[in-house]
Formats: sequence, structure tokens, C-alpha cells
Amino acid sequence: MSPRSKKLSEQMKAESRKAILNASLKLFAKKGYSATTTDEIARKAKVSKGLIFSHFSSKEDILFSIIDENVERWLPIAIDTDENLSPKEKIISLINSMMNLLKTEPDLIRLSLRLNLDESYRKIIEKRGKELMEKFLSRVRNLFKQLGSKNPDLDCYLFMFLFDGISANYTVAPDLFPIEPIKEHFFKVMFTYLKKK
Amino acid sequence: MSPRSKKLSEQMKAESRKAILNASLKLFAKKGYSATTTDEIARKAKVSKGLIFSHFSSKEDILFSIIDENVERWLPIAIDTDENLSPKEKIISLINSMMNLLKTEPDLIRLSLRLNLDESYRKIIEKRGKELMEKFLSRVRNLFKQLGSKNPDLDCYLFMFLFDGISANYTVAPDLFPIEPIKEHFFKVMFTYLKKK
Amino acid sequence: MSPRSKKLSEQMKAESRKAILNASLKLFAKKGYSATTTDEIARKAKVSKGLIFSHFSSKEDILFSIIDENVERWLPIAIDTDENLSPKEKIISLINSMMNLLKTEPDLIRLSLRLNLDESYRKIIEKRGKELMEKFLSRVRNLFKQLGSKNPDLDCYLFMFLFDGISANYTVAPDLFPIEPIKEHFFKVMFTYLKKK
Amino acid sequence: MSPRSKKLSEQMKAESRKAILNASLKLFAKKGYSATTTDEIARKAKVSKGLIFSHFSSKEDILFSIIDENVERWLPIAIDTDENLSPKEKIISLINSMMNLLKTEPDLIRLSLRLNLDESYRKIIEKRGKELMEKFLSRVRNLFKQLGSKNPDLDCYLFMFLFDGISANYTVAPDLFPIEPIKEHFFKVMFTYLKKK
DNA sequence: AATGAATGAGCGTTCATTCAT
DNA sequence: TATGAATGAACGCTCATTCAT
Repeated sequence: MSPRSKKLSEQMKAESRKAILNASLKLFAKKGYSATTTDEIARKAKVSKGLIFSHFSSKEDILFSIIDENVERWLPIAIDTDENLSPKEKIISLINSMMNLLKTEPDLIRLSLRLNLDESYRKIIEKRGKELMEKFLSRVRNLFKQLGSKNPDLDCYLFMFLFDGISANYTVAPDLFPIEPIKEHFFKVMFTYLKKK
Repeated sequence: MSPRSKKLSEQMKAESRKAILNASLKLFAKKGYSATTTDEIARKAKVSKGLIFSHFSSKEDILFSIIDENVERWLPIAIDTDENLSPKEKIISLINSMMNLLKTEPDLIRLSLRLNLDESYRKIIEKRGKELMEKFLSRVRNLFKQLGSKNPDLDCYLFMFLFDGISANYTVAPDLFPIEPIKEHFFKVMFTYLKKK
Repeated sequence: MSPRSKKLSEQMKAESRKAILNASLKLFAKKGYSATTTDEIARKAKVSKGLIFSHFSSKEDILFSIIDENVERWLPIAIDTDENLSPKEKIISLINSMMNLLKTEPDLIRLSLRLNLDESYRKIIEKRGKELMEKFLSRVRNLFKQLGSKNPDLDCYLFMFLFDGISANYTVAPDLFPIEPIKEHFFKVMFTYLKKK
Repeated sequence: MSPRSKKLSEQMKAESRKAILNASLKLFAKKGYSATTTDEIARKAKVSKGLIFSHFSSKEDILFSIIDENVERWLPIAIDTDENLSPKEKIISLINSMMNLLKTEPDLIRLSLRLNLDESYRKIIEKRGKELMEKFLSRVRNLFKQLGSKNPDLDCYLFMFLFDGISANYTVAPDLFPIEPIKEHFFKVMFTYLKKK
């Protein structure tokens, strides 16, 4: 009986950890953090209940880990990645990034929306994502300014609101709200408005 | 000598019932249905825990009562009230109604947004508000058509999404997102877009 | 507005008290003391919940009142009423009395059987009916002795057991166990047995 | 390093389950189902309250499990086990079986008597034990027929009533009603009566 | 005498968390 | 690392009892 190689063991550990995070994300997104039990997480992740608490110190720790380990997904949204594009191309690229995140990680977005509506978690999330959010806002504000906006602050807000609204509906009923036509319309409305100015 | 007069008794009952509903709405909106305990409701409503269950058969019954007894608040949003207005005036009036509801009943809107994000409650809420929602959607679609929209369906959706996004942010941080400037900007964007067509 | 005459008032009070006792007896007999709520009693007695506690100091007080106010019903069973009868006639009369009580007051008998099976109430009931029970036992023992029994103690017990068994079945399913044929058979078995000696 | 062996784990689970069933049976028998709290069961079974509900879905489930898992104890009473015996030997054997069950499982019998007196549980119990009861009754009826009974139905009922009556008294006060002398007397009465015919 | 709204201790049950293996 | 039996605080809810009228 040779001991499991350290590498394999670590890989298994990482896998079970990932399974727990994935299961939790799905459940938190669909049922909410409070309504999700650790039993359900264990069942969905196909691990024992005990293992959850060897990976995470508490149920809340799972939630925070989900948040922390997914912050980087927002990076292409928050940070300008290609400086060679024109402002218009940049905003197209931004919207594409956002819609892409929505399409590939609907549960993450849904969970964000949930947490944002929550008195106690909102603040925590805000703190952990503050820097990113500020970067995002300043980036969008800047883009609108470059595109000739007279009120980049409000344009920026409305832009953000629209994305939140799309997310809130798409994540709960993707079949009812097909993302591609909505995205195309988003572009049309936005450029009609911006050109007018 | 005699029992409490029927009128007084009924008034007392109605008052305590209202207190429970008010407290519950606030807590459900801010903490979520699952995270709110009946103890908290009782404390906030300044009644005993037992009284809650002499008014409502379960915690869920409180939630459903809140929904059912607030449906009529959506009426001015769902139903065209003044036929003498022009399409433009009508949409202004509609947005005013919506923003007004948001300003006067932020907790109700916040709760709706929460429930809409929830897998199990979404369906229940959907069923109870189906008729109203259909009326609202057909009304908005019609208005966009009258205003020359080439794609009233998508315009209607975007309109709805924008309102959801505004609501999601305003209800959690009214100080951060002042409703009046946002409303004005909403008008400006919308009419710029519509006129262009 | 003349005050209600004292007599009428007292009569009303007695009536509501009786209604509570009747309703309680039925419910205690069928559902058991613990499983019966004061709400149910009030509903069945068609009085308010408050009135129950103006007549009785507690739920238990209702139970004890039922017991105390029905002790006299056992008198013809416990006490020899007609000294002119022969031993055989006496035992026939006794069985008739017992079967009659069973027929007219099945709920009272059923409640007694229940309380007798209960660890805590058994003792209380025993104390309150001790004198009566002793009179009954000595009476039956005596009768068996007069009828030539060689072991009046055990005959007396078996007699009592048989009545308990009949009661336990008749009170829960009177249609299944018709009392008259059972009584006739009871007589036959008993006299066959006694004659043999 | 490794989780508790499957065998040990299953044994632990079976033991705690049995402890809960044993404690519940005792308490249900002595205090009644409604008057017994899950706290008491946990205390008596020396387990935590939570463990009860990992074994059973509800308090009622404990009750039904007790019933279902003890049905086989009635088998020697319901079913003729030795075909080589004479009718008289058979009835002696039957009574011995019954008295033996009473002596070894007084709480089970006491609980049966309680449930039989109960409006709602009677029906449930009846359904679950219907087959067995019918076998028992037809067996006893047959025996009485073979022993020359002119009315085996009523003889069978009286036999059953007598056993119920003995049970009702023995289970609550075994010291007051010594089972052996009572059994002997039961035999004497029965055979005196049967021979007479 | 009578009402029923109101109370709160305590019920059955759930669930995050621990721990022996 | 991994298990799942075990825990107990806290949950939703019930119910005997009180009290203003």
C-alpha cells in the first residue's frame, strides 16, 4: 500500500473543493443563501457534509470564497484591455464582455444581484468589489465622455441599470429573454442616443 | 360587563394585522424571506409571536398576503387611466407612475425583485400577477408602436429592464441614486431615441 | 333596561358550564385529554374561549370537574340498592346497571379507561374514586362468595376485567359490538361457571 | 485517516435508532402519544433531539415505526404454530402466548390499548393490523367451534374482551394483578364453561 | 357573564457545525 | 482526505391562559 502521491491527493482536494463551490453557487443563485442548506450543497456536490467544513470554516465562508474567487471574471468589464480601439469599438467590446459574462456565468450574476438586494451582504460585497466597481464606473464614464455625452454620470448609471435589468430577467428565464437580439437592440438604442448628441 | 365592542375589536385586529404585514414587508425586502424570522417580525411589529399566527396560517401566508394585498398598487402602471392623453404624454405618465411607486413603496419593489430572482417563488408570483403583467406589457408595446417604434417588443423589454435596473439600485441605496435626475435622464434618453426614428 | 333576573342569570351560567363539560367529555373521550385543545372545547361547546376560564381555573380543572361530578353515576354499581333480592338477582341487577351505564355514558367510561391507562392521571383518579372502588370490589367479592365461589377474589377480578374489556371495545365501536347479545352471553357464561361449582 | 468503518457506523445508527424506539414506546405507553414530548424521548434515549429527526421524519413516524416493527410479535397469537395439538392444548397454548406477550411486552400492549381508544389512531392501527386481527379472530372462533361452542362468535368476543381487560389492568399495575394466578383462573373459568356444554 | 385579541412558554422540527474514526 | 452520526441553538408554530372591555 503505497501512499497516494502528494500531487494526486492535492488534485483530489482541489476537485472536491471546486465541486462544493460549484454546487453552492448554483444553489445560492437559485434558492438564495439562507434557503440553501449545507445538506443540499453536499448532495449536489456529491461529497459528505463533513468535507464541506474541512474545506470551509462556515457556510458563509463558502459564499465569500465564491465571491473572492470570481472577482477576476469582472476584470475585462472593469478594465480596458485594448488601448488601440476607438471609443465606439471600446463600448461595443465592453458590452460584449458583459453579455458574455452573463451568458457564461448566469448564476454568478444572479447571485450578485441577490446579494446586492440584501441589506447585510450588500455592504460586504461592496467592500470586496469596491476597487473593481470604481474602475468600471470611471471607465464607462470616460467612454461616454469620449463619445460626446453631456452627462456622463447619468449615462453611466443608466448603462449600468440597463445591464442589471437585463441580467435580472435573463438569468431567471433565458428562454424568455434571448440574449442576442436584446444585445443588438441595446447597441441600436445606445448609438441612436449617442449619435443624436 | 360586556365584551369589547365589535367595532373596537375589529379595529384592533386590523391594526395588529397591518403592523405584522408592514414589519414583514420591510424585513422580507431587506433581509429576504428565508433570513427573516418570525421573532424579528413580532419584535418589529410590536406584537407577540403568537398573534402572528392568529392572523396568518404560516410565515408563507404572510408573504402571499403581502403580494395579494398590494397587487392593486400596480394598477396605474398596468392600466391606462386617461384616454385623452397623447402617446407621448401617456408614456410620461406611465414612467411617472412607475417612479412614484418606486419612491413610495421601495420595499414592495425590492421584495418583487427578490422574489423574481428566486426559483420557487418566481413561479408563484408570476401566477398571481400574470394578468397584470400581460396588461402592462401589451400597454407598453402599444405605446411604443404608436410612437413609431420599429421593434416594439424589444423596446418594451428594454423599457422594462431599465426600470428593473433602476429599481434594483434605488431601493438599496436611494441616497446614491437620486430618483428625480434619473427620471429626467430616462425621459431624455427615451425621447431622443424615439424621435430619431 | 332592567337587569337580568338573578335566577335567569344563574341558569345561563349553569348552562354554559354544562356545555363546556359536555363538550370536554366528548373530546377527552375520543381524542384524549392532551390532544384536546381549549379552542376545540370552546368551539364544540359554542362558547368563547375566555368563558371556559371563568368557569374553570385550568384545563385540568375541567377534567377533574368531569370526574367529580360523575362519581354518583357509579353509585348503583358500587352500592347495593335493593337488599331484598337474591344473590343471583343481585348480580343480574349489577350487570344490568353496568351495561346501562356503558350504554348511556360511553364517553365517561371511555375517558375512565383512558385515564386508567395513564401513569399520572391514574393515581389522581384512583384517589378520587378509591372509596367507591373499594365498595364495588367488596360488593362483588361478597356476591361471588354468596354464589358459592371458591376464589371470590379472582372471580371478582375476572368479572371486572371482562367489563373493562367489553367497555374498551363497545365504547369505540358500538356497532361492531352490540351490547345486548354480549350482555346475554355474559350472563350465560357466568351462570354456567357459577352453577358448575 | 479514514471514515468510521461502514459496519461500525451502521451499528451505531441501529443502536441509537433502537434507543429512540425503546424510549418512545415506554413514554407513549405510560403518558400517551400527545403528552410525550420529543425532549423527553431524547432525554430518556440519551440522544440529542436532533438525532431523533435524522432517524424519523416526525414524531408520528416514531409511533408508526413502533407499530410496524412489532407486528410480528403478535404472530404466535394470530397464527396456529403447532398443528399436532388437540383443540384444548391449542387454546392453552394460545392463552400462554398471549399472557407471555403481556408479561414481556407490557408497554406494547398498553400502547395498543391506548391507540385503540383513540378516534384518529384506532383507524390507522386497524388498517395496519387488519390481516393479523382477522387471522386471530378466525383462529379463536375455530377453536371454540372445535371445543363444542354453540356461539363461537360471542365466545370469541368474550375471550378477546377478557384479555383486553386483563391487559388494561396488568399493564398499569402488575403488582396489583399478578399474572400467573389470573392466568390459572382464566383457564379454570374457561374450561368449566366449555365442559358444561 | 361573556368575548376574543393578545401573550409567551414550550412544542415539533431544522440545520450549521462538530467529531470519532 | 473523507465520512456521516451526533449535537444543540434556533427556527416556525401551537396552545393554555390572561385581560381589557
